[in-house]
Amino acid sequence: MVQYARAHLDTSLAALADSTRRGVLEQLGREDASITALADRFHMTLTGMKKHVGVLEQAGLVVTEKVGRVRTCRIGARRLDEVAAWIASYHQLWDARFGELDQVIEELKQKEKSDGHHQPE
Amino acid sequence: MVQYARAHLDTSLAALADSTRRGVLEQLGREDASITALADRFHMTLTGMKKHVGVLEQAGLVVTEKVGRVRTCRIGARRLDEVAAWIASYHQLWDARFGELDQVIEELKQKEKSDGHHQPE
DNA sequence: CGCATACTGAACCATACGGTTCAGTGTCTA
DNA sequence: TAGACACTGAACCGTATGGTTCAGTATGCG
Repeated sequence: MVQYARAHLDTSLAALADSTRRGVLEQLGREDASITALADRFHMTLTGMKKHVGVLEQAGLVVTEKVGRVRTCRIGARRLDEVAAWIASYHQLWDARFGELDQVIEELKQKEKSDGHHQPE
Repeated sequence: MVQYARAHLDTSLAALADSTRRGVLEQLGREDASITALADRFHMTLTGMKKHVGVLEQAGLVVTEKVGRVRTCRIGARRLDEVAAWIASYHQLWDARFGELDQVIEELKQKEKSDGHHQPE
């Protein structure tokens, strides 16, 4: 198998690939909230929001605790370090391949300028 | 609408939330490749790989060019700056809420140590 | 007790996803 | 020109996703 079996990344990224869920994270960043509160805020049924919270919890991005009849959600223990690390490594790779190209383009621009040609867009 | 309609983020993250696709990106980071080459490398049909490449291309993470009968794929113009920025802002938010908690935990550890209790884990 | 609140779970629905097969189309190359 | 090669597109398949409704269960409160 070539594909690096990083299930973590899969679940984290999948959890983030939904604007409602990202919204929930931002919201919980401001203050803890019950499922009901979140459902209200995002104009959704309780059940629907519960699923989203479930996905986020599965990904470790949210933790919940039920006391009495209300389940309180808060930002979870899992930081996005892994994701950030992947992005960073990708960035590095990108630069490695295109840093050179950027340089070439920069040189071309300079040349065009000094040749008196107008710069294309 | 409360949910921040950042379609970019949605498509970028969704494109990344698949290990095959991340593998393709890493591969293309090393060298450009044809669809066939990628399909071989990831043990998949041409058609299957073409779909993945399509998703990556849609997200701007890959660009392709067909010359003759072979379509060559290369790392695309879109850097993951947006994604990185979101992650960073989330990180910041996380720290804001939990930096304090970290401090409390650290203090507790210190206290336990000085109390002569053995440190849990 | 009796009612409202807050969640839970099952079932359902439409659509998307990851993958396949199969039947093309277009391009090399001998 | 014939055949191999590289891709393309449509159709299909099983499963997942994002959402709903509806029918519970458990808790709080007057």
